[in-house]
Amino acid sequence: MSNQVEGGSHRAAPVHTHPEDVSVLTALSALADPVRVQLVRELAGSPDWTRSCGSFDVRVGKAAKSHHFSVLRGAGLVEQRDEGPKRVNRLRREEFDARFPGLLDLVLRADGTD
Amino acid sequence: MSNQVEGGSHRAAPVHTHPEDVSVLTALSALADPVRVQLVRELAGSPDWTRSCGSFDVRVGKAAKSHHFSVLRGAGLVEQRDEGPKRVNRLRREEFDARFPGLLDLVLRADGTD
DNA sequence: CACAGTGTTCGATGAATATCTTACAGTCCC
DNA sequence: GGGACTGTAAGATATTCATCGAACACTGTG
Repeated sequence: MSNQVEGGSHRAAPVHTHPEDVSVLTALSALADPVRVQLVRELAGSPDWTRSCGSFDVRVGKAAKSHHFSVLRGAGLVEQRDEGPKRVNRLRREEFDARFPGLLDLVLRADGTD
Repeated sequence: MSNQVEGGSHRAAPVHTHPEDVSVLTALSALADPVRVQLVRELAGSPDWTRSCGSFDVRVGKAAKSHHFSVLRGAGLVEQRDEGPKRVNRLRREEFDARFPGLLDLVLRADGTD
């Protein structure tokens, strides 16, 4: 039982950075990695809060995956929330697009090259 | 004298890549560097073919500068032409913007953060 | 031709960072 | 509480890459 009580979570909440506080350089660096681009693309194709970190099909270990999500959070690209034992994700489309117009679209538009 | 004859150049012409043939990842990686961003911005503020490589005020040696220009060429961001002993530059605004709409504007918009 | 100016190439070095393995900390269910 | 599952943290390794110094190539000029 115990349907998530208010004071019951002994778990460190993920640290987020709002896109507003992200530099262009940080944003570009975050998106200049094949694994992270794949994560963002896959995430963009799923409804919010439906994908746990482990549900992404990338060929790196879970430690590396965790690191990449940390980078994405720090770039204001992803928001995370703890849901039971899993950590579910959401792509911050609106907010990120407001800060960097067109950038996300550019990455999501999976054109041929690369 | 000898006003640049056609067959007179014994110099290796710079290798260019058209923005069409550039992957998103390459483009983002090229722009995810403070020195290169500075070069691009400075170049954007000058008329085409007016700036030689050495005329840019970045605090790295000329070897590093040469390397950065090579990366910018490879990303389809810069076009170069030999003019006497100097190599003059041009920002490929139109072409690059056609391939990656909005990306260049994003970088040139020198907003506060960073 | 010698020389100064400009830019590239090469080798080495150092800093970031992507990755793995292992260990640990929560959460849920039996 | 024990155990399966999910994710993070720490330490080690490897690779990428930005940078420098020195050597080299080409240009134009005295």
